[in-house]
Amino acid sequence: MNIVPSKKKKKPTINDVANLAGVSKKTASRVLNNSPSVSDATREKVTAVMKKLNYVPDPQARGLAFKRSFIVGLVYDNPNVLYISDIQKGVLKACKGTGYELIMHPGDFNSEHLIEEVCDFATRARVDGIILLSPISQIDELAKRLENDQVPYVRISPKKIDIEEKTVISNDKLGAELMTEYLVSIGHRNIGFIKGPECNLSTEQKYQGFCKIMQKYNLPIQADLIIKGENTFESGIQSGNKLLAMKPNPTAIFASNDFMALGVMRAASMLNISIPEQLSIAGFDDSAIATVVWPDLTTIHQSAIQMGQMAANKLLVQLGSNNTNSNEVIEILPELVVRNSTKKAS
Amino acid sequence: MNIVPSKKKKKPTINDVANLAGVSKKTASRVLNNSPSVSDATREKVTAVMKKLNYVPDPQARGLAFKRSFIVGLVYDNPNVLYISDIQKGVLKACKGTGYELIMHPGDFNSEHLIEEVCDFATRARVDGIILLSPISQIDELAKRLENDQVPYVRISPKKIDIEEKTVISNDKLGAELMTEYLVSIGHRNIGFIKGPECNLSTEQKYQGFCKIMQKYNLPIQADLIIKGENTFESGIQSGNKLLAMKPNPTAIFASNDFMALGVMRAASMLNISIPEQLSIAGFDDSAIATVVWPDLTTIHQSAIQMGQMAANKLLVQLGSNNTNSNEVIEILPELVVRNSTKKAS
DNA sequence: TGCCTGACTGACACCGGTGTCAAAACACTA
DNA sequence: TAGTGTTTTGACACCGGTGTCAGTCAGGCA
Repeated sequence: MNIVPSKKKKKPTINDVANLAGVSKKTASRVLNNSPSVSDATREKVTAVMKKLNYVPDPQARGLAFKRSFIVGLVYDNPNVLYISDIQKGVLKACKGTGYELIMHPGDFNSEHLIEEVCDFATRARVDGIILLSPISQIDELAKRLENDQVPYVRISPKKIDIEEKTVISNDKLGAELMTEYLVSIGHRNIGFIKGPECNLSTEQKYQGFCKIMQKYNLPIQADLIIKGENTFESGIQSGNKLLAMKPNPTAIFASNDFMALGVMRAASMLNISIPEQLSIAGFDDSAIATVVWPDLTTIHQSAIQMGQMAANKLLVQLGSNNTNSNEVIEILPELVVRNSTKKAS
Repeated sequence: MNIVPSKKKKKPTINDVANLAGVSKKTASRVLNNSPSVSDATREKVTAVMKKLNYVPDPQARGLAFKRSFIVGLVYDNPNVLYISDIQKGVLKACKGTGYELIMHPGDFNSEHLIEEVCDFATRARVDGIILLSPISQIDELAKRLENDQVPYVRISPKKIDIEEKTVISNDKLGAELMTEYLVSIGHRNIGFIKGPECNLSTEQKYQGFCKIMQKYNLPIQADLIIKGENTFESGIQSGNKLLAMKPNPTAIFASNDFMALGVMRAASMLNISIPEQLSIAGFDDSAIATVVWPDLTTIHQSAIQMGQMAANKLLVQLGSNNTNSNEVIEILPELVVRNSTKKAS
């Protein structure tokens, strides 16, 4: 006798199911896909066998036949790790239960081959569609290429809204308005503002929101109180130093993101300026670091999680997924979060 | 005449390549896979056609035929976002150029179906192997199941090293030794230590490292100066308050991670204890937040990026990928990073 | 010249599912 | 009972690649 035990138990295929249930492969497939044209008796029989064999269809084979991969890609190159992971969380939330998985695909914003590279990734049939994060989402040429190659995509925070169904933006203008309104309401008149990098819708919007409220209260917008930053901690320090060297000192500084706000804080503490007694500091984003410093940061809460979720939902719609996810996000509204880095102007 | 223009240009298949090159499908496939048994003339011809058609093989079809998906999964449930994204970066770095992609798969550590769920994910042939992050990596039963189901996997920071090729751990003990040695060397004798949560190899190792150095210098390890934390900012505040209520005050506090260290900082600043003048604070991990607070945090740099990279490399080896990535990580050594939250004991 | 060898090549089945379309089974009418 | 329409089913090709194995062809040797 020749005993060759096969340790490795093979995964059951749809053929196994069909044979054991005494139906054809195709009928088994029908049951798998909830086709209505299967008699209840057959459906039950097949379902029972599937359960018994612990059958799970092979996604590769399905994908090949369906010409779908049931995978979405997240393309990013953003130094802000917290932002990415929040977006990621939102996307995963939206994907949950839809059978879609998420592939992370970092890209190099400064590479001249970026467009090629991303298109390659997207058309290799590896993913059914992609979500582009800022700043990559701002490359209009890339969007055009994707449009041309008929790759489903959604852009988060592009320069401008092009196609509604393929865009998710946050209401940054409103956020900036909320913050400015608040700062003014507690008595600040001399407010420094740190912008983000240029060529960025978000940057522009925040600035506009700021200006709008200043004008509303007939407050002057002094050119030298508007500093251009780079959204980084370091640029926050630099901008802070510039602003704090001015006479008269601004009583409040509103930075376009939390990292820069923390930079200002650092600059202030090195100049022995106490916060919030002598200077109020406000950020934007309410990232995880906002509560980890002391004093903790007054900021605008922008749910990146919701943005990711919304983007994924929009993408799934394009993919024709019967998205039964009820927790759909309709609009993302900024919220003012007052903490201890701001105080009434004395 | 009946003109029905087909706008959608189909992606070229291997058949197209073969036809245009005047060879068989199989030969084209051979060229694709760098099979040695193809004559140079043929190879050139086919390669030229591929380039001309801008042909890219369909990963689904390849996967189906190869019984491989060329995707690895990262399974995690860790509140520490910075850690995850560093690991992720490392994994992606290792995958780069190997043709492998990364799927993110969050799991619920507290779910009773976790094991089933993860096994399902792994065996659905969706991924070729998975990398488990702490705390999920610490579930030995899960590892046993994966072993049984013959799913390639690597665990990062499990409770103990089981199978060398499937484990990546950081040298936490050495890290704690470095930090303790440093604190002692600048004159601290009365050092508070905040442990991480129990049932964690890492927690235990750090504690051992701390004790080893204290004993080396014949310093007493006072039980009430050892506090158990939860690795969160909040637990850092609580632990800090406990330690700072003691008489005599410790002159230095060494927290097992940066979040807790920041918590201590916060506790100290609420008690008007100045840092580092009256109290030195040290963390562990050198996460991105360490440099964003003031004073910035003295900590131990543990490259999570390297850990991710190492884990991915080990996984790729299991998958038999001829990993030509030369930037292989051999060992991950902790580094002491001295910043401004610590100072000579007065 | 004839045979043997080794380097290349291609026909065909297969991976595990799905689409198409015709056939079978059933129900209902005339 | 035959005829018609509707539901349910299965045979077969196909998705886009790869493995197997036999066949072709040129060069070396007797």
